Amino acid sequence: MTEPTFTTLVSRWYTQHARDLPWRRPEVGAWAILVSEVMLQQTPVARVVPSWTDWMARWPTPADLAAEPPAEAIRMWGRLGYPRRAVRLREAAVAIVERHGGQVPNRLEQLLALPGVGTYTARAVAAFAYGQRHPVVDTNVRRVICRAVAGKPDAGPTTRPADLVAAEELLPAEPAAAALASAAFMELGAVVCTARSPRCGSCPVASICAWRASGEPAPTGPTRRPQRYAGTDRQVRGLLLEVLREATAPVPQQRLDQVWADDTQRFRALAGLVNDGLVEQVNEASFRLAGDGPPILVR
DNA sequence: CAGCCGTGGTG
DNA sequence: TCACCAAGGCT
Repeated sequence: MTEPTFTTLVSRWYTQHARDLPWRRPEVGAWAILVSEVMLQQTPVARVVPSWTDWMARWPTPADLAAEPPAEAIRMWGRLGYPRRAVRLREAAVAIVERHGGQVPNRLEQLLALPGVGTYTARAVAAFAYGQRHPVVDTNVRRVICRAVAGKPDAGPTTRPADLVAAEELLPAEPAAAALASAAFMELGAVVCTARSPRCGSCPVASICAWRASGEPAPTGPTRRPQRYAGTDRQVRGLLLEVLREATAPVPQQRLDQVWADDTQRFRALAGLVNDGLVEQVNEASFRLAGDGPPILVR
């Protein structure tokens, strides 16, 4: 049983060139790994590092975070984007305390049941925190395998079961080596085999890359429609949340009205924030981050 | 499953 | 400059 040359080369490259990221240090536990993986969902590494450091200093265990209201998590999230992740991460911490005695679960099924934890994150925690042999497939891994192994210019927009199978077939049999290989695939895609201008000159598998061998064909299929931001509800949500994050007292609706002129869209965005558990209405005319103060009395 | 959900760096 | 993009998840 010989390991594929591709996997061996990428793994060897990783052991020599891996970036020194704080959540990769040997002493970090599963909670720290989970926090990093959630923060890294659609957010670049460079912006995550300082936020992760602050977050772990304040909430070293799931129980520490579970004891806080959502407002504290939302503020600590800062400007990482997609702040629903902060709410879900806190909900995951609550679930970890209630269902798993405060310890991040190690079974894939239990991880998948946590809020904000999907196929990628569950496998990443199982592999990187617990050393289990699971394929860990993100956009980087799909791109790397698609190019180097399949010879196609780019992977599809979503992770499919076939992508997990393709990744699994490249993993060494030994669990620890498999986890390292997954990290190596991700690192290669993030640093060398990037989406726009791959640095094939510094790629450890350039000599056996199927994509290079076929002349580096450009993507042909329909490119994914760009996600607009300006003028969308997401922008309005961001503006509303920015005001609420910085507030130290309930914010009068009149002040929220100033962030966006369109009444219909502003109301829809605010209602969405409330629906997502990010914001709560204090009374007829004021709002605040969820749990940002004494409980609201209801009769 | 296509669309939605933030933000800031960059080629 | 301004589209594109960055370790996804959820409905």
